[in-house]
Formats: sequence, C-alpha cells, structure tokens
Amino acid sequence: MKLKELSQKLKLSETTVSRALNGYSEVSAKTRAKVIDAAERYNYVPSQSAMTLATGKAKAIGHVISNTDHKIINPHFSDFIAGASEIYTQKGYDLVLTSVPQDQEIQAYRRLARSKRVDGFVMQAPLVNDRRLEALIEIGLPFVIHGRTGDMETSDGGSIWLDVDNHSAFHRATSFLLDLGHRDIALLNGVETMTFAKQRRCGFIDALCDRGIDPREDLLFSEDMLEPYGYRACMELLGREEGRRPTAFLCSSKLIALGVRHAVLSSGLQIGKDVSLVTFDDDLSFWGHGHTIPEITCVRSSISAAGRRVAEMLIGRIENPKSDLVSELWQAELLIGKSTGPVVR
Amino acid sequence: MKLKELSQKLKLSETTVSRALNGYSEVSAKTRAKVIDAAERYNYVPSQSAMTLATGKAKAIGHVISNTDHKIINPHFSDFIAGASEIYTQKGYDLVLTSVPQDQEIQAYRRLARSKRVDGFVMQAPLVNDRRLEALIEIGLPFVIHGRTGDMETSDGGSIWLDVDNHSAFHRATSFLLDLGHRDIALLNGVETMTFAKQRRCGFIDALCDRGIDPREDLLFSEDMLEPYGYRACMELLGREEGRRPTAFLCSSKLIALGVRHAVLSSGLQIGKDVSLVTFDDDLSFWGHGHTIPEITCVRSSISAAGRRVAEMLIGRIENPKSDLVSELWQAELLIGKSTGPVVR
DNA sequence: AACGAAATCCAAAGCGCTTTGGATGATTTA
DNA sequence: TAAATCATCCAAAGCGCTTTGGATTTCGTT
Repeated sequence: MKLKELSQKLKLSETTVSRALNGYSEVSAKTRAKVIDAAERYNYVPSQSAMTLATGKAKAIGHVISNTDHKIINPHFSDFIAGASEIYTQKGYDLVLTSVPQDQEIQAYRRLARSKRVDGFVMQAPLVNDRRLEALIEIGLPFVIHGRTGDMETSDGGSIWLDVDNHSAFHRATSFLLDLGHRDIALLNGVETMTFAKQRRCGFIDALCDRGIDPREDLLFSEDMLEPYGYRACMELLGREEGRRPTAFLCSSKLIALGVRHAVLSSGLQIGKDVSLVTFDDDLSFWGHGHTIPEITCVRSSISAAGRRVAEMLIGRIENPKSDLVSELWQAELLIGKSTGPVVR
Repeated sequence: MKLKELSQKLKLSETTVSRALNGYSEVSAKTRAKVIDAAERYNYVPSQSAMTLATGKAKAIGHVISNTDHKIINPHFSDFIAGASEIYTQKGYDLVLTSVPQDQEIQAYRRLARSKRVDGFVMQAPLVNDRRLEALIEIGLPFVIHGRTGDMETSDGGSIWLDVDNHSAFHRATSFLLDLGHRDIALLNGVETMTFAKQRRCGFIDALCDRGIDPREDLLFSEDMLEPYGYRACMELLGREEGRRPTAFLCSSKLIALGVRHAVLSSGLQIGKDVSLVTFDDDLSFWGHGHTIPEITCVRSSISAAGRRVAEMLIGRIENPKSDLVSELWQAELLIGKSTGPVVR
C-alpha cells in the first residue's frame, strides 16, 4: 500500500493524505480522522526511503563499533545500546549499527553520514587522544559522546558528552578503603588509553596523595577488564611476601572483581575479612543484582541509564540544533556491601 | 556531492556515472576508472534513500529485540550481533536494531518491513511456541532464526535456521558425568519456554534414562541464566542432607556456573574433587578464555560464529531468493577441564 | 568505401514521498 | 450584494538515484 493508492481509496489528493498523517493544520479534523483510520485499516506505512529523500531526515542514529576491542566493550556496550535504543524507539528513530575494524571507524562514520543513513551519531568508549572526535566534528552531524576524550573540558566544537565522574568515584572508593585502615591497596584498572581508565587511576592516586601516602607502582595494574586478569593479578599479589601484599583490591569492573573473588576464595582467605574488595559496577543487567545490599562493595552507575540519557540528548540536538550544548557529569553512588572491612594485620 | 554534480565535473551523463560505479558492462574501462577515481576524490557516496527508492533494496538487516528479557539475552545477544554485523559490513549491509516491549515485537517487524527499512530479518531466542514465526512468514521478507521454534524440524514456510544441537550437547555432557560415576546430577537450566532450554533438559533426561537412572525432580532447576541463580541454587543443594545432595552440577550458562563455583568455594569444598561442574559455554568474548585447558569443563559453541553464519545465510537468501532452504545444526564440542573428576562417596 | 555490429553514451521516466503556490468553495464583513 | 477572509483541498515540482529505450560513435568486414 502506497500513498497514492491510499489517497485513491479515500478520494483525496496525496497532499491531503500526507498532511493529515503528518499532523498539519491545513486539514479538517474529520478528514484527518478518516485518513488515519484508513491508513490503519490498510496497513499503510510510508516508505522510509521516500520520506528520507523528501525530507532529508533519516530518522536513524548511527553507532559505529570497532570489532578489535569487542572483548572490552561488549558487555557494557550491549547494555548501553539497549538503553539507547529504548529511547530511539519511543521517539521514532531506528538504531543503525556498524561493526568495522578499528582503523576504519572514521570511514564508517563518513559513509553513514554521506549516504544519509543517519541523522546523528553516538560515540562510545573514547580514548584519551581520539581521532574520531575531529572527524565527527568535520562530518558535521550532531553527535554525543559517552565519556570524554582527553582534556575536553566542556563543549568542544559543538560536541556534547555524558560521562560518569570517574575521578571522583575512584577517589571516594579509595578514601573509603583508607578510612578502614588499608594502606596497601591494589588497583586493577582497565587499559589506560581509554579516558575513563586514566581518570580512575588519577582519582585513586590523588586519594592516596591527599592522605600523604606514596602510591606503590607495584600495586598498579592495567589490562583488558576481563575475569582471568583479575584472577591472575590477584593470585600474583597474594603470593607476595608478607608486607608487600596488599590488604585491599580496587577493581575497574565487576568481571575483574569476580576474578579477584575467585582467587581470594581459592587461597582460602575470606573476603571482607582477610582482604577487602571494591569494584566499579556498571550495573549491567545480566548480573541481576536487585535492590539488596550488594555482595561486593562498589561505586555504581547504570550504563543503560546512561544509554537512555545519551539518546535523549542526541535526539534533542537533532531536532533542535540551536539548543544549548549541555554536557552531563554523573556521580556514581558508593554502595557499601559485604566485601569490605577494617584492615587486619 | 551528488550524482548530478559528479557527472557534471566529469562531463558525463548521470547514467554513465551510475553505471560505471555499479559495475555495469556498458561502460568502457577507462571511463569507469576515471569515474571511480573522481568519486573517490570528491568523496561521493550515493544517497542510501535514493538508491533504496530506485532499486527497492534497503541494504540493511533488521534485528528486533524485546527489552523485557534483556537480562537473559544481553550477554549472548551482543556477541551474536557483533558476529553478524561483521559479515553485514563485509557484504555492504547495515544492521538496523529496534528494541521494543515484548508485546510489540511483531508490530516492529511489520513496521520495518512495510517502511522498506530492511531487506530481511534475524530472529533470536525463539520460544517453544513463538508467534513471531508465522508473523514473519506472513510479512514475506527473508529471515533466519538463530535457534528453532517448537518442533520445527526442517524448513518451515520458507524459513531457515541455524541451531546448536542442544539435545546432543547436554546428552553428551550428562553421559560424561555418568561415566565418572556421578548419579546425582543437578541441572541448572535456563527458562524452559525458550526452545534451547527445553532441548537441553530433554538431552539431560534422555542421557539419564539411557543408563536406566530415574531423573530426580528435586535436582531440576529452571530460571533466568544469571549468576545469583547459580549461587542460590547451589547453596540450597549443598545444604541438603547427605544422600540427597548432588555430586555434580550441569549448568546452562557460564554465568550460572560462576555462581555455582562461588557457592562451592564458599562452602569450603573443592571443584573437580568434592563436586564436579560442567557448563554450556557460548564462548562469549568477554570471558577471554584463550586456547588453554578450560578451567570449567564445558560443551562449547561460539555464539559469535553463529552470528556470522546466520548473517551469511540471510544475505544468501536475500540476494538469491530461489536458493535452496538449508538450515544448519551445529554440534558443540565437549572440552574437558579441571572442574570434573570421579565421584567421591 | 560502405555496412552492420558492438561499444558507448545519453534523455527521460520512474521510485514514493513532501511541499510550494494556487484554486475552490464556504463564511463573514461592509 | 459584492468584497474579503478562511478553511480545505489539489496539481506539480522536487528529493537523488536507477533503468529503459534510443542515439551516437567506433570498429572489424567485405
């Protein structure tokens, strides 16, 4: 069923039918009602490509992910996407996802933009020094970054972002452990080319320095945030001689924390007693935590909520390009669970 | 830059430029080279909507996911998507993702099809009795199911599928445990409205029956495949009195297995010695296993490989609709790790 | 040198929608 | 009663591409 056929059935012009369906005022209420009803009955859905061609709006958002680092991104990525696409659907947009090798990301953004497949972009997992930023600015479509690149303070070149205050989150988590008497805290961070990981490290270091404690290089780890990494690093640390062994672990992801937990239990130690454990928790849906006291003490910020908000921000910019460029910095909450306790010597 | 402008620069007609770019033979080699070169230089990318309008091909694949059951699907879903979209990109397709409440899935498929946004669909996580199947058949676009619905034996109404032989996988896993002397095996399955879960249960039961062992109802669990479920169920089971306590656990997902492992370790028992543990492993990228001996004995089948293959099958059907309808049944591999050992009494 | 075939190219008609600029008739105002 | 206003509606142009059918040029043959 196309517009022409529908308008013939209704004995109206295509113009009128189109206007009725798109809510223009030049159409009487009865006519509109009739049209809408008929559209429903005949299962009329306008051709997206024809609309796009005529209006210049694709009604779609582009996400480009590089399949080099799926490992790191995947679990977070999917929750974020799920959140974002909820909003997209509500607002009548579709999500166009492209997965390319890392060195072709920018090309992919270009193609999506030039081919008019999308009206804007969401950029995920920014690096400290991210070439995508300037590319996106040059491309000219609206976009929102989840996270920040380098030292991008506020809005930069018309771009806006939503980020969790990772520095503050890790500062608070560290301070919490310090308050419990821990002095030797291991940081199991993600790869520090990612902005958020760098910020977390800084938050950690700053918290130590604020108390006059010298950070120990041998307690700083940085790797893909996977479970085996947590296990391996923790086993190594626990195997060290008395005195050089940390009494607390601060992890950048729940997967790492699970690895740590496994290592600790395997070593016959008790979590929250012999050693303390704190983790950043993206509140991924598949952990299925619920609203009880978390088993592992954490700084938590929902990544799917971030996805929803980023989607809203982007659509806001698309539909109202001259709106103010406001970015958002979210605070994570510190949830005290059963995995932390005063230091024992 | 649009086709018209490009053709003017080249002093050629739009027809010729279009043909040169689309590889038609009515264009001389030199002309083609010149055109391609110019297109490159001027950064010409054809408007997707114009192409779609003119050709009727959207060059996009639709995935509809319902946001009711994200919990269950997410980690698997994202690896699958990642695999599929790798192929899509290679073949020049984009992935259009829509997330809707469960009761609007079919509507979403309809909209994507009628609006000509996509050329075909991938359907994930089929239920034993899934209304989406007939809807998709009625819609008429090509589609491929990852998994099977109900007792759909081979091709049904022009639909094809790719599935892991879950029955066989769980039959073998169970037999392996039986060979080790285990008689009381707990099954921690997923929700059995999903076809794969039902098949796994059958494989498990059949393996027991094949050895003349009566399945014990009190050892069968079925829930969302999350980590806390594994922990909770295992704690309950380990708390039972001697004799009613299982000596082995067979889990439907690695998350469940992790919960079980946690429970076992917390109880001061050793895995692979005091109790045995086998799990189905979708080989999710974020576990980052590598090629060593798996820590947990598992039946493994890569879900991202499945995504890639499903994508290939679908594009095959889209570009060659009269090709044979061939579905695929994959066998999972049984990888013996350190979590299983002979039963101790 | 002339002819048909092959190789190249082009003008114009769609694809299905939106939107501009009027046209038509109904209603109000002077 | 005529003029002015409003509410409805419509014809046609345009969005950027593909594709049909025909025109033009080039080439090998005789």
